[in-house]
Amino acid sequence: MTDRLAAPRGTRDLLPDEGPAWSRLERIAAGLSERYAFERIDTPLFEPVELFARGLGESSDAVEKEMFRVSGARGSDEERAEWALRPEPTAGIVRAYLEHGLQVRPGPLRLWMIGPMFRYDRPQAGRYRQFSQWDVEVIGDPGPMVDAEVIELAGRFYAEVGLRNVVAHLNSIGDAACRPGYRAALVGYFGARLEHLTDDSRRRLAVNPLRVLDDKLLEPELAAGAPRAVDHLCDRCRAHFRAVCELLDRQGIAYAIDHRLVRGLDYYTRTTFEFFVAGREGQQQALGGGGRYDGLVELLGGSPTPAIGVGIGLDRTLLALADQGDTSLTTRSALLALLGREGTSLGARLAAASWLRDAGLAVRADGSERRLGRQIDSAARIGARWAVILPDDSAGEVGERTVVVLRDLVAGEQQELRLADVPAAVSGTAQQPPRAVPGV
RNA sequence: GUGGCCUUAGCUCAAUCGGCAGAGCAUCGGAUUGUGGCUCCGAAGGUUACGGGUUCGAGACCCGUAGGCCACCCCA
Repeated sequence: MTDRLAAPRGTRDLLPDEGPAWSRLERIAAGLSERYAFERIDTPLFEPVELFARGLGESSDAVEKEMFRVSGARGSDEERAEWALRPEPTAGIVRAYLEHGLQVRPGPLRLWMIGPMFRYDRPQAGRYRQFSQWDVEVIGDPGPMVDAEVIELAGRFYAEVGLRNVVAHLNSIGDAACRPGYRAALVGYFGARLEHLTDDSRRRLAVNPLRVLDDKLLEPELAAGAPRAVDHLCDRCRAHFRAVCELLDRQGIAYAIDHRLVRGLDYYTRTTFEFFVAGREGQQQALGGGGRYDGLVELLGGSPTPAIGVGIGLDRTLLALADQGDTSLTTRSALLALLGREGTSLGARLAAASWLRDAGLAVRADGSERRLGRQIDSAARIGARWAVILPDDSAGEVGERTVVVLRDLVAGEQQELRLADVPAAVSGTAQQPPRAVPGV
């Protein structure tokens, strides 16, 4: 319990009991990424501060107060280097896109990534300084279909992991042509009602008026009367937004237009969206979100290139699943314990285990000299579904034809058969449910 | 950055008025010349978060720090 050797504040250890759920989540994300024809990319966990400052915007919370800075070795030229752990994936991906000339690849580039993000926040339920995100980005596709496609992809992920009550919020915040007019309308509206705004919002009104709508302390009637982004869209943005909505309708994907959804990062244009889970008691209900960022590539030094992306918070997905009592994510493949008698050499045990593993089984071999009863006891308690009991060495060299005892640790029945017949005998069986351990 | 609650064994918690730091669960071993999770016996496990103060004596009272949980802002 000493605090000297504890995980840093806001970080967590993923303990063995949580491993299967995380693996399953990552497998689903990777599988969907491939089915939607995304290609994997991985970028560094830290980048120059300037990349995030320019990309996300100086006035974004992520840059203004949540940047997790890192430096080089003491005494090195880089000691004071301006690096930061990535708070989000998009800026780094766009940087890599430009650095490696990926724009010459044919067609819109479809990329996916999974990994940790870092924000220097005060931790609380569902919010950590290091959290994990699955992210997809499409660079170079201006059309509305891809907007609908990534929203569908995120929705399909939640469905596939078994999460219910997920709702999508949708908005369009315009582009370089119509945003200035909308900003002016907001400045006019809120500027005439300054006495109703928080200090924070007054500051935002000067720097980034859209984010006044983000203010959770904004009086509801004031928010309801505020100019709506969709009423200020230029013709092209309005047509794009309408097309996205129609495509979602046609796919039967439910969403709610949310006029206050402007997102916390400055690079978004046109389509923005977030996913929430209903019924969660705590306040951290945002499961994921994203939007179109048609100006970011140019902002970071490339030629004008439309793009869109979505980030899915895996920690919060798991929390939401736990909230709804879901345990299906924790199932494991059936474990087989390989046991020996007193006269069974370690060599025979290892050889048999190796043979069974080659056959695709998950095998835990017992190398102890304990009594057989104790080995069975132990195998059952670590959750093994099956036990294979080897004969002692007087039966000769262990091989496929060696006759072993296969014991079903759930049913308590056993049979004798050749080692070669074990894989077929246990195929298709489920792992036994883990024994409830109080307090773990 | 702000606020509330909290911190005793791996986990959940006791410890009367300030008087020998304990239990249950979990772990390991034994009872068991060889087939079970039960039972019984035993072992191991502690800087009572850390630092200071009051006191003959502090897990308990006081001060400070750190950490945890939750909430605000914002977000995943």
